[in-house]
Amino acid sequence: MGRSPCCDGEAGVKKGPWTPEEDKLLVDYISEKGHGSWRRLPKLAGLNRCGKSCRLRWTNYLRPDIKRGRFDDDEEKLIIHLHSILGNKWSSIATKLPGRTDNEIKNYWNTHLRKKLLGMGIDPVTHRPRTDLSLLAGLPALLAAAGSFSSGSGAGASWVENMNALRLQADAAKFQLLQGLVRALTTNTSAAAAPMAGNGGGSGVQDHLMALLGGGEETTPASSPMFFDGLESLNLDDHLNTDGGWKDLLEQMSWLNSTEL
DNA sequence: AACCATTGCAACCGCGCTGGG
DNA sequence: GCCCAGCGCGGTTGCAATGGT
Repeated sequence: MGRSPCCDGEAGVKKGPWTPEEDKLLVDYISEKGHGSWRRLPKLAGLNRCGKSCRLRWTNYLRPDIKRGRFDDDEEKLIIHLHSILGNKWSSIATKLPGRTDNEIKNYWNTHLRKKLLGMGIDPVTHRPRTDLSLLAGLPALLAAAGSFSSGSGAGASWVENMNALRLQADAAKFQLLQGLVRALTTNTSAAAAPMAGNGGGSGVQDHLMALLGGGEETTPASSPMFFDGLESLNLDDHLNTDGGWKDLLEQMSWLNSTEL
């Protein structure tokens, strides 16, 4: 299917940012005659651009029905919801958001929403709570920093505040991790529909984890020194069909138990 | 005030799909 | 069925604007 890129061979064709004059030529031409063949449009409109560049400029910027400005909360929620269903199908997502272009949505996702979800402990690809080791990656640094503060070397006027801030961050990371475990267990067990020991609908493991979380209250800080007590003994592999990743995870978690905050 | 780092977005690139000859 | 032109899509890059030191 060899097809040379549309702009190859068009020597001297302009690239880069569009000038107001070029915009006007393009808008005037399309308003009067429609875009027709994008390939022929530049010549007909008197533009020294390739057709592809014209199409992009029109669809992403000059089209009269484009809605510019910040995305509101409803649009944000809709994008996240649609992304969880459609993945990176930006053009499909864009059809559900009138006035927004696929490029705009893609940019907004990459610069805002992805980070927002990561900050909430949600994997932006799977839209599920992150249970991967990368969540733990930042903890050693946090804990080390907290340790150096508590050792009192060169403590400044606000070292207590810094210490508390670090503790809160570490707690939050721990809490997110455990929430992820609970959710993963919940979805895994319900999907497998495997009856497990315990009361009613929940498993003993889930109950244990929920108890560690403080009854499942999302706002409960996981600051107890016993936070991870007994996690290793839960033997999650009995309940999860995994490739061993959970064992690695628990090994990584073991040092948390031994680290005094 | 000057420099550097980060962020946000417009534009480009390359690949795959589709339809006509 | 094959070839190719044209288009659309998703990923990536470049750069101006902004913030921090």
